[in-house]
Amino acid sequence: MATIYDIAKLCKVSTDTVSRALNGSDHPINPQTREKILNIAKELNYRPNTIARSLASGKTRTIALLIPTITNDFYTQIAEAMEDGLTNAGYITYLCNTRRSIVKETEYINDIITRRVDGVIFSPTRVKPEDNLQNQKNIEDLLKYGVQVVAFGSRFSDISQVSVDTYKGAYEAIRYLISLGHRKIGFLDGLLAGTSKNRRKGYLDALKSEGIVHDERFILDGDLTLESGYKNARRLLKLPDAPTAIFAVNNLMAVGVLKAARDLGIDVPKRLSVIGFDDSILSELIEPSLTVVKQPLVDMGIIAKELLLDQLNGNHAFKTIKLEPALLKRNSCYYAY
Amino acid sequence: MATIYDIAKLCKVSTDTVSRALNGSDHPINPQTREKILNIAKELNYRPNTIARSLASGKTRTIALLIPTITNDFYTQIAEAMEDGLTNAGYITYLCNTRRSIVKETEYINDIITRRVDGVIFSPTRVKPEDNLQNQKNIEDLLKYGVQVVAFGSRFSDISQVSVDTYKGAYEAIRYLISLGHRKIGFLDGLLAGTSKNRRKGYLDALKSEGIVHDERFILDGDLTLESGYKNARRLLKLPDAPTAIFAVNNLMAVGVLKAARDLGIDVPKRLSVIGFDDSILSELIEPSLTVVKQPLVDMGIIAKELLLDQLNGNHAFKTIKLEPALLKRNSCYYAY
DNA sequence: CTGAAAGCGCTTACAG
DNA sequence: CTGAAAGCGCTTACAG
Repeated sequence: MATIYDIAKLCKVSTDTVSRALNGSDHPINPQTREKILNIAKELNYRPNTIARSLASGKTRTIALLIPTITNDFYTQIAEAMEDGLTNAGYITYLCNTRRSIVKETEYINDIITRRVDGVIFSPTRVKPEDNLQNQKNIEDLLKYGVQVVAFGSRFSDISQVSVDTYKGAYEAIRYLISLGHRKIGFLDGLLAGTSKNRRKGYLDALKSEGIVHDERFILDGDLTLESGYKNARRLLKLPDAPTAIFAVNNLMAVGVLKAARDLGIDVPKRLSVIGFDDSILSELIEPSLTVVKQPLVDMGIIAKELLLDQLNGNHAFKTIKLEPALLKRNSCYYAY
Repeated sequence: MATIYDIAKLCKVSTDTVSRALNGSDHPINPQTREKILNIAKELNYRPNTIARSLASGKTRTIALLIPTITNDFYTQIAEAMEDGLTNAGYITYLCNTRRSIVKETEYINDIITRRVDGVIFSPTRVKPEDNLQNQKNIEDLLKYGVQVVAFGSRFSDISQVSVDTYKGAYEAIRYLISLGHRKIGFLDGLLAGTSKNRRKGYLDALKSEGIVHDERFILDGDLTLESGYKNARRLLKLPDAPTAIFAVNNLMAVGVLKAARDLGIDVPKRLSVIGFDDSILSELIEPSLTVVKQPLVDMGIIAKELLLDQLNGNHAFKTIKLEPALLKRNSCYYAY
């Protein structure tokens, strides 16, 4: 493969000049020399060697996208928004799919450092509460080696992050149900450290704001799968004084609720109102279509990218940006009977 | 950051020895020397510089995954299966999301060469028929610069590829409908160059195999969106002698058919049978659940990865592997009335 | 088992 | 506007 040495020889200039003509440096160059270099480069089918460039410059123009899964709309929508902007800014995206394994996350972190990635957008993998500690360690590791970091979805110290006010999302959803006359409202939680706690608090505070005493039996922990939504909904619906509305902290569990109601012959929304968290094509097309709390995923992606680019350009002030979710009303809610 | 020079100095050995102790080379080393080096490395918090290593060795241990979108189960399932295996083999994945833009695809190809990526798994972006030419050019470009390539979903010359027998998938689906008594079967095509042609041929051949003369009015072109499935289904269902079954070449268009039937008050499956192509959680949970032709996505990913790894290890024989789809029967098909 | 030396292909102050 | 020189942090035959 042709190198700048080959070009230099043919043009009878130094490699320094070739380098400067080719890499868009702002160093002044004689227009004729430049043109000659460019022509020869084209003739030789020259392609710069990014590896060599990175070693010499200390920058790889690579950012890592560390996410728990890629088979979930939530992350791919954020990822797509980011990847697009990053590509336009001349960065490439190194995909790190942890598959919700804290071990894989840690391996990736090591790899990111080793490969001298410039920055990382970090969505922590958290299955068990103690994973949080490792997440924190991983971030510190990155920081120690000078890797720029932006996180989302969670709160860490000393780094920029973008998150959504999930407390508010849950609060508004429950207030909406109450406004329809519901007072017995089930809550399907997800065992997630962090964000899920906020949703739960939003739920409790909304009830309190209307003077409703919450019923512990109405709060059930699940694991975010459709099956767990199904199972827990069945449990709630079989109570003698069953809830007339159910709020699930994610998308799939809400679909599980719909399925459980269908199997038990309970009409949604006439006899049971349901609200989920996070939108998807499934929520839109299922019968009845689901009312959901929608997070601004594309905005999250774009903002995370902006924050990172900002840091990469030398602006190292930490910023924490919180976005608002929106209640998307469809056909799964109705007045309490 | 610590380098092998720092370690060499502290251990009083050459950098050569340090390098060999650290990078798992099979060069024999005195165990005590090795241990000392390893200890000092740990003490200094040494992390190898992959960039330098790549430049010296000529290998980046990076593979590019070039796909048309990441917001589609079809690709993310393949991608996840691959990424996993590649990570285990010590490669990282450089995500190239073309967003169905042939221009972006071409830019990525250039970037892949420039970054000295070892290999690429290539799913061509094809919106217009003429994109095919550029796909071919892009592959040739990669090959010229010694990048290993494996493609899927399509047929190219001179490279390994894994694909699914979509002809057979369509053929079997139509035969199944015929076995239920259907003779007027609509076909919603997708304007895709390549694979879609096979599905159409499978459709036509299946009809012919039973001596059914196909009706041109029953074949409609769409663009793979739910909306186009909806629109085209409405057109078919409003014909005086409307089809009693519809086959759509993808997932979303089949859902569009369901929606159209619902709006027109046509019962599925009693009055209309529907089959889609490619499975998804939506197909499974929509009412009625959709019978589909399912492609073995995980297998595709794993095999593509295997083929590439094989090439990367020096085995350059081209292989073309064709997998079988399966008809997944659910509740959207019934006897013709 | 160890080391000296050359090399991978660029960039970048510095001097002119 | 151009060039000489050092450097980025490793690897790898080769010789000993």
